[in-house]
Amino acid sequence: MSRPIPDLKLLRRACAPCTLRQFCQQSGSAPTELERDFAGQVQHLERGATLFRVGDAQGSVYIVRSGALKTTAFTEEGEEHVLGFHLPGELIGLDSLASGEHCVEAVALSETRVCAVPMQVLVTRGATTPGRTRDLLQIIGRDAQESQAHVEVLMRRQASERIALFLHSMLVRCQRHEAGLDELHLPMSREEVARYLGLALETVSRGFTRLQDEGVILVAGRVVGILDVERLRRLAQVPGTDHEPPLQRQA
Amino acid sequence: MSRPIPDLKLLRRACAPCTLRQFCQQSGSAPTELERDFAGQVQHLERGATLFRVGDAQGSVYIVRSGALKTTAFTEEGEEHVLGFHLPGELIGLDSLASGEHCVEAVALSETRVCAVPMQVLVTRGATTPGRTRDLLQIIGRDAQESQAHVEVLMRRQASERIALFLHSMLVRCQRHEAGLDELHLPMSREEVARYLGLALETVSRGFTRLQDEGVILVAGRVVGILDVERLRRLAQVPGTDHEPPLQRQA
DNA sequence: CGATGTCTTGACGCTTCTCAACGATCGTGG
DNA sequence: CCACGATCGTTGAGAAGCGTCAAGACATCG
Repeated sequence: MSRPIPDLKLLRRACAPCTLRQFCQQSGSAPTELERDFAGQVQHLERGATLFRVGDAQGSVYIVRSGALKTTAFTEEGEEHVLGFHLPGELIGLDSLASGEHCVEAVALSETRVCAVPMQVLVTRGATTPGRTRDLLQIIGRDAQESQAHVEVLMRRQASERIALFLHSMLVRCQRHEAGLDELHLPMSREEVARYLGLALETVSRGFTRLQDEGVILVAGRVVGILDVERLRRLAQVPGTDHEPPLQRQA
Repeated sequence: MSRPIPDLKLLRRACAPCTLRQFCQQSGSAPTELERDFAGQVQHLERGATLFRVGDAQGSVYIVRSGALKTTAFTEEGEEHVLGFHLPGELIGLDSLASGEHCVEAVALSETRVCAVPMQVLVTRGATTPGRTRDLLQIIGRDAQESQAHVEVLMRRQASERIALFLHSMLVRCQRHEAGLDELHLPMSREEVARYLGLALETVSRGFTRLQDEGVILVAGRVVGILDVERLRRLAQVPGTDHEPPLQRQA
């Protein structure tokens, strides 16, 4: 157990946006055993590389450190459905909780590094006190809310709403790392966006163009400048920071 | 602690389809403390009654004993989105895991009885051994898969596919209690089905009629006879028991 | 330089949404 | 017992939105 401990300061900073940091940095001061456990388990993935496949045994959950991944499922005819995009700091791999096998596939959208946390570790550490179990459940609950957010997107009937909601959500997620960010570098293709939104890729493309014509965004391939966040938010119809009072619910 | 213990045999039978039975009936023989804990906490709900609202503090999770509920979320303008239907034996209430507050609303679709299990109990018992934590995580994972199933429905672009998938899924869920069942008694209105499928209610109605014209189902209001399960399955495009080999995925 | 993958744009047809009317069922009260 | 209203489900007609097919623009890479 005398392997070299990497620079803890660096490690701490890298872990700042991490969803599992409650589990990693519990002591908060000394180089705990936990931090040593996790530090070495970084995996590198080339663009297009698969992190796990459908049917793979439940091994680890992963935190994205850099790059991005998509999770996908396939219909009977081999059509691909994109279930989610995973950006730095976000969790991926909890889909195996139910059966012990992954039921989705995870693919890197660009060169990507992930931090692997063995399920074994999570479970063992979750089973120490009710407090730690609660933390674990909260993490899982947040992951489930991502999926709920996807449902919310898909329930919108207008393609323009789905697209606005997608862009707004991407912006919010990216702003967690860089406040005030106003330019998105989308790691996924239009087709992947379309397969996430349940639309044809042409519809997504036209939606982007339309938003640009209306002065809301500025499109240059996968780089999307956000010119009018407030209008984007209204188009997406998300509660957000409302300057206008929310409408009353009809009885 | 000398309150009367209800008939354990009856209780066991009533709990047979329950998702939490791993947690209730762990000893499997004697009248354990657990069974006494849960036995008395049955709640009755009239049709239209609310089990919990958005913002309610996380108290319990619930198992449906009889009747049915829907969970709903509301958009900014008060439009209702149905996120799920909950039939006997199924779990409801895990949406509060992330924040400690419910983020959806649960309403009884008919006269309904639920069994309330305090989160406190789940957490405490989850935090005893890794084995119990694993059980707890599995239960939560299954709940998340329900939400995934909803995404799969909403990703279908054809209304007819969504409707077929909905009916097929309802059939499968009901057949868990009564094998060979071929008649659905839907507890929800067409409008609620529509708000679950992301369609207009008229489209749902027309979809039902169309399936009837094609001899797949027989519609009589909320009673739907399933005449051709296999065809329904094919229309829904679910893997199921495939007599035909699944197509190869294109590379 | 051509080949390939990606994104955009156009035209057309089809599905679904919207608005509207009608019929059926059920519970209530006269 | 029947009339009545309310709720719910069905059906129709028209319009709008989206998917499909097709072509072209652009960048990257071998």
